[in-house]
Amino acid sequence: MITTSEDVAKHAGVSRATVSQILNGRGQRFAEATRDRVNQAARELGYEPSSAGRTLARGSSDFVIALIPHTTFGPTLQDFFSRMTDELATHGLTLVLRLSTPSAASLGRVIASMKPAAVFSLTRFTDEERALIGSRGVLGLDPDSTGDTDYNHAIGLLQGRTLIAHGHRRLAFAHLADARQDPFGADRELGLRDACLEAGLPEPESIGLDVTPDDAARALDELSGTGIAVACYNDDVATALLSAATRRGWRVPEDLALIGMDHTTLGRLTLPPLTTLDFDLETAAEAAIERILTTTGHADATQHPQRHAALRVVPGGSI
Amino acid sequence: MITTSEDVAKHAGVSRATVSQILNGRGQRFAEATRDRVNQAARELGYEPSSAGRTLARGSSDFVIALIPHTTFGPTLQDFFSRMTDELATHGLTLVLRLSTPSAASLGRVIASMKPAAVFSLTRFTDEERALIGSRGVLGLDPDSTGDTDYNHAIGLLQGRTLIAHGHRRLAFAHLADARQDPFGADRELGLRDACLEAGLPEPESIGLDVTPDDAARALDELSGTGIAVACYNDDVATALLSAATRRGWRVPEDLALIGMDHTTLGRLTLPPLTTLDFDLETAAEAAIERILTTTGHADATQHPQRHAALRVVPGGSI
DNA sequence: CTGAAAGCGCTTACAG
DNA sequence: CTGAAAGCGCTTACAG
Repeated sequence: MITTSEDVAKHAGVSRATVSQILNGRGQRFAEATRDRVNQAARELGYEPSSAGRTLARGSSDFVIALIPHTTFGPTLQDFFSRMTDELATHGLTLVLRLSTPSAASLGRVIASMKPAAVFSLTRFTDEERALIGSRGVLGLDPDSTGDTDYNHAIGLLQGRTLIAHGHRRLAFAHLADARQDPFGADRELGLRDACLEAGLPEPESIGLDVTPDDAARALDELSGTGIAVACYNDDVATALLSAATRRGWRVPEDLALIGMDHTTLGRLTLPPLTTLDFDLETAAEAAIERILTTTGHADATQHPQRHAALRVVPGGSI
Repeated sequence: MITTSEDVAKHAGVSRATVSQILNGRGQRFAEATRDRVNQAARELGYEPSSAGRTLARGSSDFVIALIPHTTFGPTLQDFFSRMTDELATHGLTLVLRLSTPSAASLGRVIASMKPAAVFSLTRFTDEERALIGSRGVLGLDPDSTGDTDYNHAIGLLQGRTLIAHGHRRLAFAHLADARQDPFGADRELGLRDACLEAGLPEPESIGLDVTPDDAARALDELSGTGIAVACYNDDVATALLSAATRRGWRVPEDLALIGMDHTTLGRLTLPPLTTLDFDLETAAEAAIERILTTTGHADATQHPQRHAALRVVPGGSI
């Protein structure tokens, strides 16, 4: 019922060793006729190598684990990972997603049992995670280890620079109050802080809120009055603040300026529409995929030039 | 560096066979002292069995693959799968997430190589997927196969009944125009249709839209005038329609009634706030987890009574 | 250019 | 009550 390399070998009239070599791209030294027969046989029989067998023999599997942050997994991230799944698959790597849990213990178990080729994360590993990954001798890829652009810092920076370019002088960062939902908040606030620094402005204020009318109103009270420009964790946060501000008669952007992040569809529905940032996911995914392929030895480092993920300001009426 | 069952065996002064039996819960027949020594040794050495070795020996792995629909993966679904991950882990099963792709081919490859204990999906398998899963002899769990409540039908039904109970007589269903984002739409519309049927009302109208101001406005034009009550695919759709209606001076709910789904935080921010449905995820997750455990033989069928997932109407001002 | 053999880490009859 | 042995499906030196 299930086709093994043995079946393929018989069908092609060669040994399992030969089948293995050829199917894994190490078949240059074989006669072309042999290669054809083997490939042919594999195709005819619908052969799919057993991951378990291969993992046991090789010591590590073809799985790549992507840790997904406990944040809204919208179309943007979906597309990112869809793309990554497909692209890695063409190189024989299987991407599986794992929700990142507060405790790293379960990650440890998964790594030990799967022996993945790599563990990838869009966000920085926690110290615990890093230790775990290292101790198992697994390749860990996070923004730090890959030397990739730190997108989150760049996001805060761009939000800040954009606000400042529009003449704003008193800035604030608005987090999501629920820390689990705010995985990128700290880095983004640092970016905003640096924008203030380079412009000689005072440090930004910092608030946190739940995306509810009441809590957004409460958060507004935490600001030191009107005339502040707020860089928001995402468009939802910006929408909540916009709604609360409107409700109390503050004009946006005169009394409160807001810049969001994510360029969500709902952010287009507010009045005024949000000014926000758009993340060029395509480029970011490209870079991440290439990192994985080269570090796992599945592609040449020089094959594709390294590109930079582009952040773009989406004009609106809120700053 | 990596601890094997051999290491544990030596450490405990027994054979690998014994270690295997005891660590897999088939150790009743061993002397208590032996069991203790083995468990102790495993703990001391931080032993994590190799999934590959076990899979090879057993023929199937401890992985459970959850197919995640190409839809917004918000906090609701996140919590659902987090819970499932943890719960299955305590029974030795490892949940991995796969984005469901349009083509089932990649699923086929993953199944063949991982030999999962089960493939789980919140949405009905496509025929292609079902065939694939069956041909590999893998356990497939979707709403059909488990005989679980068809949540989506129930959602449309409840939306319809709620609207009708409020005196609405002309109903419509609003899909997301992008079919990939609308995986549950068809079933929900059927539920709405049945609500109309049982009340002796004409069939609901059907529209589809993107969540943008312009497209929502266009969608309103598709309705046969004012005085219609729309059951929306989700709160985002309802928000878009609400925004477009307000813009053109329609009163909600007098000229256009709207009921959403998901009870999102942003849906609380509209004026009027949306009437919507809340899904008792806890119960649903419970049921799904139990299904997986019993069908894979990891728990007794009678251990927990089967509960029903509860849908709840969240009052608002939009119907 | 190709194959026989050993081994990866586990489990499962089977024998004692 | 416990262990020796075979086998799961693959890959990798090594020999020819």
